[in-house]
Amino acid sequence: MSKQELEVIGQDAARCPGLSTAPLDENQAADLAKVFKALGDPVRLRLMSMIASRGRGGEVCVCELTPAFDLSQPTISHHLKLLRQARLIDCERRGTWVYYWVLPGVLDKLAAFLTTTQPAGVTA
Amino acid sequence: MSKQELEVIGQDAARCPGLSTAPLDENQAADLAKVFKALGDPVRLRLMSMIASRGRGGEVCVCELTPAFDLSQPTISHHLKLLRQARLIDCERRGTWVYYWVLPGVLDKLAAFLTTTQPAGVTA
DNA sequence: GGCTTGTATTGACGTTCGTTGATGCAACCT
DNA sequence: AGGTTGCATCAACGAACGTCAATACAAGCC
Repeated sequence: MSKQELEVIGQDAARCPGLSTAPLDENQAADLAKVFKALGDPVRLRLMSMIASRGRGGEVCVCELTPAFDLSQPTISHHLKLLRQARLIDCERRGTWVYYWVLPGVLDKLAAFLTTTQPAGVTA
Repeated sequence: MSKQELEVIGQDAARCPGLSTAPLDENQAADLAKVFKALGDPVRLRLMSMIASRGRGGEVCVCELTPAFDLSQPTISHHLKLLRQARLIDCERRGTWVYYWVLPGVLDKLAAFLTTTQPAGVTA
Protein backbone atom coordinates (compact mmCIF):
# COMPACT_ATOMS: atom_id res chain seq x y z
CA MET A 1 0.00 0.00 0.00
CA SER A 2 2.75 2.35 -0.89
CA LYS A 3 0.55 4.31 -3.19
CA GLN A 4 -2.58 6.04 -2.11
CA GLU A 5 -4.75 4.29 -4.60
CA LEU A 6 -6.44 0.97 -4.11
CA GLU A 7 -6.94 -1.84 -6.52
CA VAL A 8 -10.09 -3.13 -4.95
CA ILE A 9 -12.24 -3.90 -7.89
CA GLY A 10 -9.48 -4.95 -10.21
CA GLN A 11 -7.93 -7.67 -8.15
CA ASP A 12 -10.14 -8.33 -5.20
CA ALA A 13 -13.18 -8.90 -7.33
CA ALA A 14 -11.65 -12.21 -8.32
CA ARG A 15 -11.64 -13.68 -4.84
CA CYS A 16 -14.58 -11.55 -3.73
CA PRO A 17 -17.50 -12.92 -5.70
CA GLY A 18 -20.23 -10.79 -4.24
CA LEU A 19 -21.65 -9.01 -1.26
CA SER A 20 -24.34 -11.64 -0.87
CA THR A 21 -22.15 -14.65 -1.51
CA ALA A 22 -20.34 -14.83 1.77
CA PRO A 23 -19.51 -12.50 4.63
CA LEU A 24 -16.69 -10.16 3.70
CA ASP A 25 -13.51 -10.29 5.71
CA GLU A 26 -12.11 -7.13 7.21
CA ASN A 27 -9.67 -6.37 4.40
CA GLN A 28 -12.15 -6.84 1.59
CA ALA A 29 -14.64 -4.69 3.47
CA ALA A 30 -12.09 -1.95 4.13
CA ASP A 31 -11.05 -1.76 0.49
CA LEU A 32 -14.54 -1.85 -0.95
CA ALA A 33 -15.82 0.65 1.58
CA LYS A 34 -13.40 3.20 0.18
CA VAL A 35 -14.98 2.88 -3.24
CA PHE A 36 -18.51 3.26 -1.91
CA LYS A 37 -17.41 6.14 0.28
CA ALA A 38 -16.07 7.85 -2.82
CA LEU A 39 -19.53 7.50 -4.36
CA GLY A 40 -21.19 8.57 -1.14
CA ASP A 41 -21.16 12.27 -1.85
CA PRO A 42 -23.66 14.04 -4.10
CA VAL A 43 -21.02 16.14 -5.81
CA ARG A 44 -18.82 13.16 -6.57
CA LEU A 45 -21.82 11.15 -7.77
CA ARG A 46 -22.72 13.91 -10.19
CA LEU A 47 -19.12 14.16 -11.33
CA MET A 48 -19.03 10.41 -11.93
CA SER A 49 -22.30 10.59 -13.80
CA MET A 50 -21.16 13.47 -15.97
CA ILE A 51 -17.98 11.62 -16.87
CA ALA A 52 -19.57 8.20 -17.27
CA SER A 53 -22.26 9.60 -19.52
CA ARG A 54 -19.63 10.07 -22.18
CA GLY A 55 -19.51 6.32 -22.61
CA ARG A 56 -16.55 4.04 -23.24
CA GLY A 57 -13.44 6.02 -24.01
CA GLY A 58 -15.29 9.26 -23.41
CA GLU A 59 -13.58 12.13 -21.73
CA VAL A 60 -14.61 15.32 -20.02
CA CYS A 61 -12.54 18.42 -19.56
CA VAL A 62 -12.43 19.87 -16.04
CA CYS A 63 -13.43 23.15 -17.60
CA GLU A 64 -16.78 21.51 -18.37
CA LEU A 65 -17.24 20.01 -14.93
CA THR A 66 -16.44 22.93 -12.67
CA PRO A 67 -19.07 25.41 -13.90
CA ALA A 68 -21.80 22.79 -13.42
CA PHE A 69 -21.56 23.25 -9.66
CA ASP A 70 -22.05 26.07 -7.21
CA LEU A 71 -18.71 25.23 -5.70
CA SER A 72 -15.26 26.66 -5.90
CA GLN A 73 -12.74 25.28 -8.35
CA PRO A 74 -10.48 23.82 -5.61
CA THR A 75 -13.43 21.91 -4.21
CA ILE A 76 -14.18 20.25 -7.54
CA SER A 77 -10.52 19.47 -7.95
CA HIS A 78 -10.50 17.87 -4.52
CA HIS A 79 -13.50 15.65 -5.32
CA LEU A 80 -11.93 14.56 -8.58
CA LYS A 81 -8.82 13.62 -6.67
CA LEU A 82 -10.82 11.43 -4.30
CA LEU A 83 -12.52 9.67 -7.21
CA ARG A 84 -9.11 9.09 -8.75
CA GLN A 85 -7.71 7.71 -5.48
CA ALA A 86 -10.66 5.32 -5.34
CA ARG A 87 -9.57 4.13 -8.79
CA LEU A 88 -12.86 5.06 -10.35
CA ILE A 89 -11.51 7.59 -12.82
CA ASP A 90 -8.22 8.68 -14.29
CA CYS A 91 -7.01 11.82 -16.00
CA GLU A 92 -4.49 13.21 -18.43
CA ARG A 93 -3.20 16.70 -19.01
CA ARG A 94 -3.41 17.78 -22.61
CA GLY A 95 -2.02 21.23 -23.09
CA THR A 96 -3.63 23.59 -20.66
CA TRP A 97 -6.59 21.37 -20.01
CA VAL A 98 -7.04 18.17 -18.01
CA TYR A 99 -9.40 15.44 -19.20
CA TYR A 100 -11.04 12.79 -17.01
CA TRP A 101 -12.55 9.44 -17.91
CA VAL A 102 -14.02 6.46 -16.08
CA LEU A 103 -11.62 3.58 -15.69
CA PRO A 104 -12.95 0.79 -17.90
CA GLY A 105 -14.81 -1.99 -16.14
CA VAL A 106 -14.95 -0.52 -12.66
CA LEU A 107 -18.63 0.30 -12.66
CA ASP A 108 -19.65 -3.05 -14.09
CA LYS A 109 -17.48 -4.87 -11.59
CA LEU A 110 -19.02 -2.88 -8.78
CA ALA A 111 -22.45 -3.73 -10.14
CA ALA A 112 -21.57 -7.42 -10.30
CA PHE A 113 -20.41 -7.26 -6.71
CA LEU A 114 -23.78 -5.95 -5.61
CA THR A 115 -25.91 -8.29 -7.69
CA THR A 116 -27.58 -10.96 -5.61
CA THR A 117 -28.39 -13.34 -8.44
CA GLN A 118 -25.28 -15.38 -9.08
CA PRO A 119 -23.65 -14.37 -12.38
CA ALA A 120 -23.54 -17.30 -14.78
CA GLY A 121 -19.91 -18.16 -15.47
CA VAL A 122 -17.98 -17.32 -12.36
CA THR A 123 -15.12 -19.60 -11.51
CA ALA A 124 -15.81 -19.91 -7.84
CA MET B 1 -40.07 5.08 14.30
CA SER B 2 -39.11 8.34 12.71
CA LYS B 3 -39.78 8.97 9.06
CA GLN B 4 -36.33 10.09 8.04
CA GLU B 5 -35.80 7.18 5.69
CA LEU B 6 -35.41 7.64 1.95
CA GLU B 7 -37.01 5.81 -0.90
CA VAL B 8 -34.24 6.33 -3.37
CA ILE B 9 -33.96 3.01 -5.05
CA GLY B 10 -37.60 2.10 -4.88
CA GLN B 11 -39.08 5.04 -6.67
CA ASP B 12 -36.26 7.01 -8.16
CA ALA B 13 -34.83 4.07 -10.01
CA ALA B 14 -37.70 4.36 -12.42
CA ARG B 15 -36.83 7.80 -13.71
CA CYS B 16 -33.15 7.34 -12.98
CA PRO B 17 -32.02 4.75 -15.50
CA GLY B 18 -28.37 4.68 -14.64
CA LEU B 19 -25.27 6.51 -13.59
CA SER B 20 -23.86 6.35 -17.09
CA THR B 21 -27.06 7.15 -18.94
CA ALA B 22 -27.26 10.85 -18.29
CA PRO B 23 -25.88 13.30 -15.76
CA LEU B 24 -27.75 13.07 -12.47
CA ASP B 25 -29.58 16.10 -11.23
CA GLU B 26 -28.94 17.37 -7.74
CA ASN B 27 -31.85 15.60 -6.09
CA GLN B 28 -31.14 12.21 -7.60
CA ALA B 29 -27.49 12.58 -6.65
CA ALA B 30 -28.31 13.61 -3.11
CA ASP B 31 -30.63 10.66 -2.56
CA LEU B 32 -28.38 8.07 -4.12
CA ALA B 33 -25.32 9.40 -2.34
CA LYS B 34 -26.98 8.55 0.97
CA VAL B 35 -27.20 4.92 -0.06
CA PHE B 36 -23.59 4.74 -1.16
CA LYS B 37 -22.51 6.59 1.96
CA ALA B 38 -24.28 3.95 4.01
CA LEU B 39 -22.18 1.33 2.23
CA GLY B 40 -19.04 3.43 2.55
CA ASP B 41 -17.98 2.09 5.90
CA PRO B 42 -16.19 -1.23 6.44
CA VAL B 43 -18.32 -2.19 9.42
CA ARG B 44 -21.57 -1.48 7.59
CA LEU B 45 -20.35 -3.33 4.51
CA ARG B 46 -19.57 -6.39 6.61
CA LEU B 47 -22.94 -6.12 8.32
CA MET B 48 -24.67 -5.92 4.94
CA SER B 49 -22.67 -8.87 3.69
CA MET B 50 -23.44 -10.96 6.75
CA ILE B 51 -27.14 -10.24 6.38
CA ALA B 52 -27.26 -10.55 2.60
CA SER B 53 -25.46 -13.89 2.70
CA ARG B 54 -28.57 -15.38 4.18
CA GLY B 55 -30.26 -15.01 0.82
CA ARG B 56 -33.81 -14.03 -0.02
CA GLY B 57 -35.98 -13.97 3.07
CA GLY B 58 -32.99 -14.73 5.23
CA GLU B 59 -32.63 -13.10 8.59
CA VAL B 60 -29.87 -12.55 11.10
CA CYS B 61 -30.25 -11.94 14.79
CA VAL B 62 -28.33 -8.99 16.21
CA CYS B 63 -26.93 -11.39 18.74
CA GLU B 64 -25.09 -13.04 15.85
CA LEU B 65 -23.83 -9.80 14.35
CA THR B 66 -22.46 -8.00 17.37
CA PRO B 67 -19.87 -10.57 18.51
CA ALA B 68 -18.38 -10.66 15.01
CA PHE B 69 -16.83 -7.24 15.58
CA ASP B 70 -14.35 -5.74 17.97
CA LEU B 71 -16.79 -2.95 18.63
CA SER B 72 -19.18 -2.10 21.38
CA GLN B 73 -22.81 -3.10 21.13
CA PRO B 74 -24.06 0.50 20.77
CA THR B 75 -21.75 1.00 17.81
CA ILE B 76 -23.18 -1.99 15.95
CA SER B 77 -26.66 -0.84 16.78
CA HIS B 78 -25.84 2.58 15.39
CA HIS B 79 -24.52 1.16 12.11
CA LEU B 80 -27.60 -1.02 11.73
CA LYS B 81 -29.72 2.07 12.21
CA LEU B 82 -27.87 3.89 9.42
CA LEU B 83 -28.35 0.94 7.05
CA ARG B 84 -32.03 0.94 7.93
CA GLN B 85 -32.34 4.68 7.32
CA ALA B 86 -30.74 4.15 3.93
CA ARG B 87 -33.52 1.66 3.25
CA LEU B 88 -31.10 -1.16 2.68
CA ILE B 89 -32.31 -3.37 5.50
CA ASP B 90 -35.24 -3.70 7.84
CA CYS B 91 -35.80 -5.39 11.17
CA GLU B 92 -38.38 -6.91 13.44
CA ARG B 93 -38.40 -7.63 17.13
CA ARG B 94 -39.34 -11.21 17.94
CA GLY B 95 -39.44 -11.80 21.65
CA THR B 96 -36.21 -10.67 23.18
CA TRP B 97 -34.28 -10.75 19.92
CA VAL B 98 -34.25 -8.47 16.88
CA TYR B 99 -33.81 -9.88 13.41
CA TYR B 100 -32.52 -8.00 10.36
CA TRP B 101 -32.90 -8.74 6.66
CA VAL B 102 -32.01 -7.08 3.37
CA LEU B 103 -34.92 -5.28 1.76
CA PRO B 104 -35.78 -7.25 -1.37
CA GLY B 105 -34.54 -5.81 -4.64
CA VAL B 106 -32.41 -2.99 -3.30
CA LEU B 107 -29.06 -4.50 -4.09
CA ASP B 108 -30.06 -5.55 -7.59
CA LYS B 109 -31.50 -2.11 -8.28
CA LEU B 110 -28.31 -0.52 -7.09
CA ALA B 111 -26.35 -2.86 -9.31
CA ALA B 112 -28.51 -1.99 -12.29
CA PHE B 113 -27.93 1.67 -11.59
CA LEU B 114 -24.18 1.17 -11.80
CA THR B 115 -24.17 -1.08 -14.84
CA THR B 116 -22.93 0.69 -17.94
CA THR B 117 -24.35 -1.77 -20.45
CA GLN B 118 -28.01 -0.95 -20.92
CA PRO B 119 -30.16 -3.61 -19.23
CA ALA B 120 -32.47 -5.36 -21.70
CA GLY B 121 -35.92 -5.20 -20.09
CA VAL B 122 -35.98 -2.05 -18.05
CA THR B 123 -39.66 -2.28 -17.17
CA ALA B 124 -39.11 -5.18 -14.81
C1' DG C 1 11.05 37.55 -20.48
C1' DG C 2 6.19 38.73 -18.39
C1' DC C 3 1.16 38.08 -18.61
C1' DT C 4 -2.92 35.17 -18.70
C1' DT C 5 -5.65 30.99 -18.28
C1' DG C 6 -6.59 26.32 -16.41
C1' DT C 7 -5.84 23.18 -12.72
C1' DA C 8 -3.76 21.34 -8.35
C1' DT C 9 -2.19 22.02 -3.62
C1' DT C 10 -2.07 24.20 0.93
C1' DG C 11 -3.93 25.73 5.33
C1' DA C 12 -7.69 26.75 7.92
C1' DC C 13 -12.46 26.57 9.29
C1' DG C 14 -17.04 24.51 10.74
C1' DT C 15 -19.56 20.26 10.26
C1' DT C 16 -20.31 15.47 10.18
C1' DC C 17 -18.91 10.80 11.44
C1' DG C 18 -17.47 6.69 14.29
C1' DT C 19 -16.96 5.31 18.77
C1' DT C 20 -17.77 4.76 23.67
C1' DG C 21 -19.86 4.42 28.62
C1' DA C 22 -24.00 5.30 30.72
C1' DT C 23 -28.66 4.85 30.55
C1' DG C 24 -33.36 3.45 28.97
C1' DC C 25 -36.62 0.20 27.26
C1' DA C 26 -38.75 -4.32 26.11
C1' DA C 27 -39.38 -9.09 26.93
C1' DC C 28 -38.47 -13.10 29.39
C1' DC C 29 -38.00 -15.71 33.93
C1' DT C 30 -38.61 -17.02 38.44
C1' DA D 1 -42.88 -7.90 42.13
C1' DG D 2 -37.70 -8.05 41.30
C1' DG D 3 -33.89 -9.61 38.43
C1' DT D 4 -31.75 -10.66 34.00
C1' DT D 5 -30.82 -10.46 29.10
C1' DG D 6 -30.96 -8.23 24.41
C1' DC D 7 -31.06 -4.13 22.01
C1' DA D 8 -31.73 1.00 21.35
C1' DT D 9 -30.86 5.76 22.64
C1' DC D 10 -28.18 9.57 24.76
C1' DA D 11 -24.24 12.62 25.54
C1' DA D 12 -19.71 13.48 24.64
C1' DC D 13 -15.28 12.94 22.60
C1' DG D 14 -11.58 12.92 18.83
C1' DA D 15 -11.09 12.07 13.93
C1' DA D 16 -12.37 12.63 9.33
C1' DC D 17 -14.84 15.29 5.86
C1' DG D 18 -16.40 19.25 2.70
C1' DT D 19 -15.52 23.78 1.75
C1' DC D 20 -13.06 28.01 0.78
C1' DA D 21 -9.39 31.80 -0.03
C1' DA D 22 -4.80 32.00 -0.97
C1' DT D 23 -1.19 30.20 -3.29
C1' DA D 24 1.52 27.29 -6.43
C1' DC D 25 2.18 25.00 -10.71
C1' DA D 26 1.81 24.14 -15.82
C1' DA D 27 1.18 25.59 -20.44
C1' DG D 28 0.12 28.76 -23.91
C1' DC D 29 0.53 33.68 -25.77
C1' DC D 30 2.29 38.55 -26.08
